[in-house]
Amino acid sequence: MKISGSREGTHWQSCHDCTARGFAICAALNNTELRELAQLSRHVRFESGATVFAQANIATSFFSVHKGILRIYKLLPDSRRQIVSFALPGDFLGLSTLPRHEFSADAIGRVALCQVAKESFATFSENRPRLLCRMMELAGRELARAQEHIVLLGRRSAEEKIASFLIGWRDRLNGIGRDGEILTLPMKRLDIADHLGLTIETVSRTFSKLERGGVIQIFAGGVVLLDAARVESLSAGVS
Amino acid sequence: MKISGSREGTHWQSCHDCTARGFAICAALNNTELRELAQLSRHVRFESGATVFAQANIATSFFSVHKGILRIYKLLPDSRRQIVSFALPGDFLGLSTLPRHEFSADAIGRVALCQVAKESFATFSENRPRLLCRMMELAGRELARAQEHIVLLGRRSAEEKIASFLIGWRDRLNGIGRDGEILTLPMKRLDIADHLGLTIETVSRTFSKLERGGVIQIFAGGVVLLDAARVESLSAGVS
DNA sequence: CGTTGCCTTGAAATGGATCAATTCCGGTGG
DNA sequence: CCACCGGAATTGATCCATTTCAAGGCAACG
Repeated sequence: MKISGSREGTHWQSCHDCTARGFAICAALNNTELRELAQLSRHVRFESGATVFAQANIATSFFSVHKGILRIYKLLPDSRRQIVSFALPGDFLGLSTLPRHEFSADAIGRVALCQVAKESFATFSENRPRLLCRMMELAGRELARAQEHIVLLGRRSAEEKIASFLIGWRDRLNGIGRDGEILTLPMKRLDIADHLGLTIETVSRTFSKLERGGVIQIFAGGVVLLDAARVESLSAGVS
Repeated sequence: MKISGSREGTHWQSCHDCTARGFAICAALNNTELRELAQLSRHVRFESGATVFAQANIATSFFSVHKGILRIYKLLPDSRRQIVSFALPGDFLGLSTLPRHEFSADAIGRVALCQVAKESFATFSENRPRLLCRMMELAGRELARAQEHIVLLGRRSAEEKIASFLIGWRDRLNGIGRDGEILTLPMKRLDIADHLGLTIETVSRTFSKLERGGVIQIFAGGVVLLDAARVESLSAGVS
């Protein structure tokens, strides 16, 4: 397993004006605590395509995504791949306290992460119920997303999968301040396919079909939701 | 929404010799705390098929499964159903702190649950980091299971799905003390189908195929793993 | 013993996968 | 500025695993 991240500095210079502050775990901390945690953490960067950690390896650190996007995935022995989720700024990697990584994570484009040793973090959080509650909150959200994805994979058609994915992606981008109907899709078609349980060809065909229907417009690196309401109805939303 | 559970007594008489003690959240509590929590909780029972709570309703309570099995599921508007998971004794329902239920839960056979009002529980857990950590642990496990299920739904064939399901079910039963290669499957074929993203016919056919292959033996209400190693290899396990 | 609710089995239909070319596009070098 | 190259995306033509449609079968129960 190659770890190709460059480590720079021992801790993040400016947690105060961190762009991911607010959505990350840090939101539960006051300034003093923030400074303390900063002492324990280091800031790491990874180039596009680099593997941050791999499935089944001993997990020694937690990460909080600061900038960029990662794909979180599992491989079957015969190299089939399932992308469990995409991690965005503010997402916490390693909520599960199990000793080994449950999945692999690699960078889509350049990413910047805050890394904290598991042990230090455990001691730090031990007597900070507010932080623990915040973690429960993130875990709960993560779980809700996973369950929603289970429905998508188990019971939705290809078109519904794509539509749901677009809506979900839009909502997540909104959540971190990137509003609007112009969606950047930094991941490749193959990533989308492996996320939705489809093949690259089906993803491509479905995008084309939606574009022909005037519902979306495809451009290099993304999509415009010309008719967001239509996309939502195609997604066969919850309840 | 019908709540057809009969409420009996204000709290569970004997948390000490509770059969689910040990795997439930309670494992993180000492005797004093256990007694305190018992004051806040009530013991409820539901008949087979009863709905404990439904998706999108306001969530006022947490539940810990004491006896029996529940199906945890979501419905799409057109009534397609996806069973997200089956809840066993020791499982905690409502880890997500969101105000509304993310899914519906109903009893498969008779069940007994410990119910605690969300608010009381929040105050109780607020200054008990050990309990919060225990919840994180359960949440982490739940999340890991959900992610494993995502792989199953996204990238496995019908036969692999069934085999994985049987192995997973065996392991979970082992976890609560029901060892051995004789698996009781209290849920119906339709439940299995809706859990694995298949149709009832495919489930039935695949079971039959495995039986013809001498890998399992079907009996009313369950299955015997005649060749567990074979089932494991058919499941195309992780990594 | 007839009914009712599951489960199983068979035959036909199909959505998405697979196989096989193209086309598109950003980068690179002449 | 243009030609060329390689990776990604698209498109078309089959194929096939699973669904869908349609009968039975079987055990529990009145």
